[in-house]
Amino acid sequence: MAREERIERYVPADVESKWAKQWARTKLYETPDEAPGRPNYFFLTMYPYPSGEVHVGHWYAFAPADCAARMQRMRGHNVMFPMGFDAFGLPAENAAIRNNAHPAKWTELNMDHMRAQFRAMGAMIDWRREVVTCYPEYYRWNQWIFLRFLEKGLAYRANAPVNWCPKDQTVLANEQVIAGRCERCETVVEKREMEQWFWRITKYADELLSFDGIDWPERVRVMQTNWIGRSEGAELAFPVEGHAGSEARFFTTRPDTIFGATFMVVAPEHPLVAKITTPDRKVEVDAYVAKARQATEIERTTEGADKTGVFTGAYARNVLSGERIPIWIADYVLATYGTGAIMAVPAHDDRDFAFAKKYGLEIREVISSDGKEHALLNEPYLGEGVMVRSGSFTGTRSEEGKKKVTEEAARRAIGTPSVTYRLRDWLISRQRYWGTPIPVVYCEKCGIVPVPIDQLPVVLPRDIQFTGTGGNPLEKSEAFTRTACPSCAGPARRETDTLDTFIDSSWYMYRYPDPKIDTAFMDKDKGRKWLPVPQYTGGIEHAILHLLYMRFVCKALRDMGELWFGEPVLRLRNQGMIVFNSKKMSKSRGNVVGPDEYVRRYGADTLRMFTMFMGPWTDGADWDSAGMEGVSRFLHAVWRLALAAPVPGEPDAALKRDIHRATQKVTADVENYHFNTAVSALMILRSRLADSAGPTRDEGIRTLLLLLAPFAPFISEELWARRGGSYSIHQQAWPSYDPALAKADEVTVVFQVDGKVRDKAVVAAGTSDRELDALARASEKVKEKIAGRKVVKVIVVADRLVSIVTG
RNA sequence: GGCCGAGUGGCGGAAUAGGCAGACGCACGGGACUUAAAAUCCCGGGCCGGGUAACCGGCGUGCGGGUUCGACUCCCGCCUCGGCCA
Repeated sequence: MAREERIERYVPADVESKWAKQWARTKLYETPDEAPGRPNYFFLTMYPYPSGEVHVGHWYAFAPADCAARMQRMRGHNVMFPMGFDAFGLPAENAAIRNNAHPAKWTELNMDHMRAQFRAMGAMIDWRREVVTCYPEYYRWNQWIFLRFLEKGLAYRANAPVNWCPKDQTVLANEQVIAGRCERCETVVEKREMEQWFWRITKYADELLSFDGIDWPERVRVMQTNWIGRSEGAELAFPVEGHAGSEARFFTTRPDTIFGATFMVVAPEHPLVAKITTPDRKVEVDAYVAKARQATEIERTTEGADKTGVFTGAYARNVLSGERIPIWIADYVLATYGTGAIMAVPAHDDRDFAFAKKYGLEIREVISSDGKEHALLNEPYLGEGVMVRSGSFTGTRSEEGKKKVTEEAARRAIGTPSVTYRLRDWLISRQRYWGTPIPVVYCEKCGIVPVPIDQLPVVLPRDIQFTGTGGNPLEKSEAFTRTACPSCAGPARRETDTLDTFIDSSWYMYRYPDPKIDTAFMDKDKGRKWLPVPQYTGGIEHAILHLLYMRFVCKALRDMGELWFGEPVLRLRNQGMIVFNSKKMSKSRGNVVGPDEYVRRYGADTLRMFTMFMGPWTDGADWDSAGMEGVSRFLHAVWRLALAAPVPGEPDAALKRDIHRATQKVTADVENYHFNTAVSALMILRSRLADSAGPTRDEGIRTLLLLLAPFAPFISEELWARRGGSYSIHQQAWPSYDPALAKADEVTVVFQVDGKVRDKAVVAAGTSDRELDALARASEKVKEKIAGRKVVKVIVVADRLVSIVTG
């Protein structure tokens, strides 16, 4: 450019603080319950735990989601994009112990800091709708839901072996135990027999397996399906010899292998053990049982771990084969799965095989892949095949055999077809302070008595000492625990366990339509305008826990008549995890990358766009700020482009095509969460516009700013205003495009000879096959290559290529 | 061990109804502007070989086979990494 042009420099901090204030003043992001002509759209993204810092992982989760929500808004929807805090939980309590500050205070400070950081991000959050789970006006409804569950038999108290984390001093749900360790602190979890509260999620196991009518990633569906772990088979019972009326019940998915059941194994905790052990085996059995109780579940089930066990001295009758088979106890059978007993078929099961080898028990082939009998097996055969050595069933295929054996067992009244699940009921009580008090009291006379609904909330007492020792601090609060029985008015003691925080997050989305309502857990009239949630985004790490509980609670509330839908979220999209040097970011590892420094150096718009440009959102990424410079340069270049004096010139049809093409690309990419390629399309359009002139250039810059608005809301607002656009760019209509116009009118066609590209030509789009054929044959380079050879075949692909094959 | 996903330049990554591999960026090298720097702009680049050069030849998407006029894309068999489940 010949003329020297003075353009004011782009200073992100100035632009961003100016518009953050302006947006707040004009209430730009307040979403009305309804807006004429603009259909409601609830864009939900998982609310954060108020750890105190918004880190780059949060930016990675929220900035792209905000971008998608903003585009939806510009496309004419009344978009609710709310935020809240998952504010109960252990870290606050642990911090309280460390710093001698109350968890409530710690949480409050953290939330304040994070709200400010969210504002700096430029997310279009309507803070009037904020939901904070540690406030009594919220957790009161946790208590209400608990009582409704109790009333419906969905909540119950039971004595059961539970997962105990010795470090966090609380029980954990199965879902919170990862490879035998506490999900939070990675301490090895112990099994303890304790009386605890459960929610009956297993009642919904089958329904949870169906994802009909909802658009969720395959990955999540598979994970949930595996977690629920439905298996079909039969529940059978073998009588125990010498103990009339006693039988060992067990579940098997392979009734077809029953003739290969050469022994039985029961769990050390199994009630039968004490009863059937013969006197001569008692000492050994008792010692074994005592030892097994000490071992953790990982020690007991880890593959490769040495299988141990002892013989009880008792025998069962394998009813179908008529054989007498020994009953062993072994700790690879867990009391908590199935019935705590199995028929062992060493020829066709890995663990039974290893056990039989070790103790010299018979390994008898009863399923054969080729239908012939084989003498011995060096490894178990796990597949299906033809039944052998199986009495009258010999020759039957195993698929059919499963049915026939089960039928025969039913006829003899020793079994029925049965389905079991890996899924256990959800253990919801925690021995910690910072959570929702479970609203029941224990009365000496009346037993467990629910707190009447009109006495809710049961408020968490504030005057508590956090010493970090001696268990749940709530137990020491006399003021809290001592109470009167709601039923008989006699002396009673309050439950001191609190609810798992996953209960808080299992229904929080129903609160956003009206977070203030104090007559119900949700405002149903308003809820009908927004729910079920059409779009939910969040981290893939919640694939099982949160997302499964959320579906369960929804179905349960529906069955109580509280909701009119059975799936809370219609479309789910997950971002991958953001790691640092291939390790998960966490405070304990000390590798948390803070965004504030980047915001200071480059601005929020740059950081936002960078989180989207790094790579496919669904894949996650290893954090590396190296590429941020490029995004920053792009925004500086947009700034100069938008503020430069108009360049005189003629309308430019080719440029117009590029504008339509970019619009089409950005629209589709954001819709599909391909943010990285959308940013690339914006960059291409910017660079194309830099070399342009005339009215089309002007139109292109306008379009570029509109397309950029969801990605970089601050700079686009500033440039829009400076170019005379009316406030706000975020209230403008999303640019439309004409797919016909976006199509190329000229294409490059390549000419191949024997699979190698030899020449190419630019032709009008839609040039006929005959013309292309002729063009290819006319090419000097092609002629040279086919000289002296015979053309056997010519393939023409319109607008793509001509491929000539010689013989 | 089973299921799912991934493997492409120095780096992040593009491109799959099979049709120009490496878009867009980072880093790098060269140049312009500047007293100098920052900023900006222009040029270069997968690898190997040949040529001063525009260019020419060959090889290239984890490895080995296959289908096809044509394979990053489809099929078979492996290897490595990540996730979930055992």
